Amino acid sequence: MAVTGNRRKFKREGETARRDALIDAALQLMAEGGAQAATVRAIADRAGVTPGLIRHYFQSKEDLTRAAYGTLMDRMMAANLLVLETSPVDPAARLAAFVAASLRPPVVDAEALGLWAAFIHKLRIDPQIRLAHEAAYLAYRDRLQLLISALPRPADEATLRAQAIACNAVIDGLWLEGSALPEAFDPGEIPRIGLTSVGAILNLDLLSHLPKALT
Amino acid sequence: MAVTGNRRKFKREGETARRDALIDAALQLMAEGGAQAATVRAIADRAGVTPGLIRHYFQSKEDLTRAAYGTLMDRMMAANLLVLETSPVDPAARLAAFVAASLRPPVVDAEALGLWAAFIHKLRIDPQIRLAHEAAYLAYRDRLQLLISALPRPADEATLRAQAIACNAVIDGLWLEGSALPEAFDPGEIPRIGLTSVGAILNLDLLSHLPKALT
DNA sequence: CCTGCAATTATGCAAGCGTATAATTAAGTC
DNA sequence: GACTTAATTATACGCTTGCATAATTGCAGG
Repeated sequence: MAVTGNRRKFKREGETARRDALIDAALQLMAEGGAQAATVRAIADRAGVTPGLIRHYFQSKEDLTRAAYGTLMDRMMAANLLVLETSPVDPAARLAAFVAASLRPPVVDAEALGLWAAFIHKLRIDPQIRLAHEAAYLAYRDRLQLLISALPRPADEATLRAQAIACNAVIDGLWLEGSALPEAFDPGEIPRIGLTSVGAILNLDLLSHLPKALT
Repeated sequence: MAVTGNRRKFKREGETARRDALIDAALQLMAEGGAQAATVRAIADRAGVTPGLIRHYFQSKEDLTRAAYGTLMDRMMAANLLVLETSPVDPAARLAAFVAASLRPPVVDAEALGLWAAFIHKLRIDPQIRLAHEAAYLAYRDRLQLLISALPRPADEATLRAQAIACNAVIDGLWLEGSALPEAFDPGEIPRIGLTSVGAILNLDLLSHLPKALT
């Protein structure tokens, strides 16, 4: 008969749903405002839940952070695979599609950059996160190297490695600058320069394979 | 006659000395542990001073942060200029020296990357910091473009711009990866790939101008 | 020497942080 | 429909944060 009405109503969701929601919320907040913005209370709030629940699904906030990074890497990897599945069979066109996809939204995006930056210094501290990062970076580069090695021409292993590193660097650099200062570039300029540069490094024409029209 | 001995001894320093010390401390801490590590107390501690003094020289912590970013940009700019002053006159060799210097420590360095990442998300929030960043980025790129335009060959403005952006991207990308995952590369590999790639983009040989020996 | 002023320290406060723990309640089972 | 159990909320604690303010003290000029 006491006044019990103050307690907030809730619905029971499955464990995976709640974990995903919490991870999503954490990633969003980190993307928007850096690691410092992803407080336990803010995360819970965005996930539509009270702070205590975080500790029910994760041992600590650090644990949630690690899980979030793993999820992020998985998503990026899956997105890359998806691009390859829906891309042409001609090796050069395939490579062009891959490069172009990496230099457009939602990959090139201020929040994506923010998210990446938020994790950077955890790399140096948390061995688990560092391992995940290393694996994801090498996976991307290896995929790039595979695309390069599929081109119709002779190439030894050492050259392939160097070219993959170089192409990856161009892509990363353009991604960085395009995400940090979008208005410093004309529309379509970033992918165009990316294809030109990768083409120059590999000594072939990629621009003609540009998937979609640009200004 | 009261017990007055508890109060800490101190020396009076000039305003600029104290401001510099505080800025240095803030930059160091941000480089090591991200923005969250640069607390008022930690900064004061590293600068050998008590927290209250920060508020004596800066209106707020945010104010100190802005000053720190400005100082950082100034230093990077000065370092670039220094490289150019002590570099050869032959245009290609000059460009090679500039590129190589950007791909070696202390530029390529985990803490430098950490520092950069710590500021990234402030770019989106603080217009003052964003402006400083934009100016520094464009200054670096313009310097690069100037070096490129000095090469003995014809080139129109549009091509120059695109090539400067592309070269800058390679450098940035290699800087990023070399700083984040130093052990993923052989010693000397990063500058070598950088020179090769920039050379490929500009269609000239830069490797032969490599300033110092590498394995 | 001493006097005044600014540089520096010391102290305290309100808010926010992560976390631990206890109280509730939604939802499946018999 | 009572019973049980796990999911969820509520509350509280100790610590840290940025900031304001008051108390000291080094140091230069008379």
